Amino acid sequence: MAAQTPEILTGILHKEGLRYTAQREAVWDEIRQSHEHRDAEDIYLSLRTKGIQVSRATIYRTIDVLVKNKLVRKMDVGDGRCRYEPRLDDNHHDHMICTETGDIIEFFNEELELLQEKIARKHGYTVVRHVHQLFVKPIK
Amino acid sequence: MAAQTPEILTGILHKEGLRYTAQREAVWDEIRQSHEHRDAEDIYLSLRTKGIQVSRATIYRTIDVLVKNKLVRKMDVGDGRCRYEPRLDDNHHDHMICTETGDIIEFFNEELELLQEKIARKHGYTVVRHVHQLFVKPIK
DNA sequence: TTCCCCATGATACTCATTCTCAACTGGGAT
DNA sequence: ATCCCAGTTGAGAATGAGTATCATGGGGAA
Repeated sequence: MAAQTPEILTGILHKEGLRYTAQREAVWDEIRQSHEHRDAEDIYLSLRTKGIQVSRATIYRTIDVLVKNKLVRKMDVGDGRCRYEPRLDDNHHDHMICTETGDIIEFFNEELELLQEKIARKHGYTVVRHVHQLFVKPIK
Repeated sequence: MAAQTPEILTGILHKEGLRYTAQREAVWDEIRQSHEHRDAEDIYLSLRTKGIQVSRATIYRTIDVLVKNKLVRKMDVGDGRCRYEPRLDDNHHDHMICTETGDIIEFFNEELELLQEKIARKHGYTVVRHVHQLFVKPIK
């Protein structure tokens, strides 16, 4: 799997008619190597700490391309900063956010997915994408 | 029902130790009389068109109180502006947003609600609140 | 009616994200 | 390998929703 990842990015850039650059590679590598849900600033600082200089503008621009091509998932938690996570294996899931610790737990439920589509169809629509976040607290 | 609404606001303001003012009344009336999902600027302009002068700051401040007391529901669609809707009858529902027209359709599904709680419990949590938005497109 | 303190409005500010534009560079053509 | 130029980058300005500040204004208890 480590062997094929570079081609994933080059393939997408080619498909989009974009150039392969060190910055785009660096941003994708940075996001890919972490499974956390980080915001743009976290990614910027992490790269900078490693001695890799990529501007904030480029990080945002690159993320847009990655999100559009489903290499990265963007989530808006509602606190003013979007979080990003790699989406290589493409196992869809939603998020549970602990209101006490801020922890983000991933979950997936097939029944839930089917139910959403069923509801949309009842209104004459089909689901393109969805946002589903459960703000939860631990059971004592 | 029209007769009891004024007392709802005064009761809440009293409970919160806040004063009853013409501006707070105007903001609540403005939100209450519409069933649309409007942003703060819409509300501000609508009031102004009617010749009622309330500052943006006061609108935001008043909405905070109304949201806290469940008279108004706040929803973040992810486009940078929050939308507000009255919540008088308190019938909980989620939203379906048409990606082609921007229309917002409300829906409620008991099964969905139960399923969410079931999922949270499986992870040792209980749901405090949730955000659930279906971005949909019409079936041709 | 007085007076104190809360509420308001105008405006400055915040902060994530986007835009601008001059300088730089990937990569096809020669 | 070298040229060349359209696409790309970086630094900083701009944007825009929402918040903070603070002098002025007005509820409402006594």
